[in-house]
Amino acid sequence: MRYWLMKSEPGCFSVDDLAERPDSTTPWDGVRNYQARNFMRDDMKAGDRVLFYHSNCEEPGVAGLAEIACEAYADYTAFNPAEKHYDPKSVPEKPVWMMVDVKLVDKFDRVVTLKEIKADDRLSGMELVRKGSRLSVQPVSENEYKTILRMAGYDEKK
DNA sequence: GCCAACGTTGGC
DNA sequence: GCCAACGTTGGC
Repeated sequence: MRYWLMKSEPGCFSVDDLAERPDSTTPWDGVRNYQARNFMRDDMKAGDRVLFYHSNCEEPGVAGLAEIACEAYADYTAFNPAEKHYDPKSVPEKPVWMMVDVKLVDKFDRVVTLKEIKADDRLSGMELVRKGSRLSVQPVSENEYKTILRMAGYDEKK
């Protein structure tokens, strides 16, 4: 099992929005970065755990725990000219952009803030806190994952 | 292949 | 709103 961190702007799609989706699941559409796509396409497996991160907001941080619900498939929003992330390079016969489905496991009782993450020596290796890093889909080590769950006061076995 | 210009990300 | 850092585009 692998561990990931995925960013979303809560003003656009928050952990609460995910909770309200049918089966608490959503297609993770709109990723238009090759490195992020490659992680989704090549490395994500159903059941992998996801730290749901709120970015570009008042209190940036990890807001909940989710999981990968299925392996990558074509991001069909790229085919539609009416979509914000339309990309004529990507066509159904040869899709450029891929996405996975993400399912909420639990919203955390409290957000583990970026500030706390930066202040914690155990998390200094995270891609998230690397200078200049903007990757919206990124791998997380098992230790980092467990540390953040503990900081959230989240008991995985409940 | 180089690189300047541009658009985007995302913390602050 | 600012701006640093990044990825992409396109002229040459």
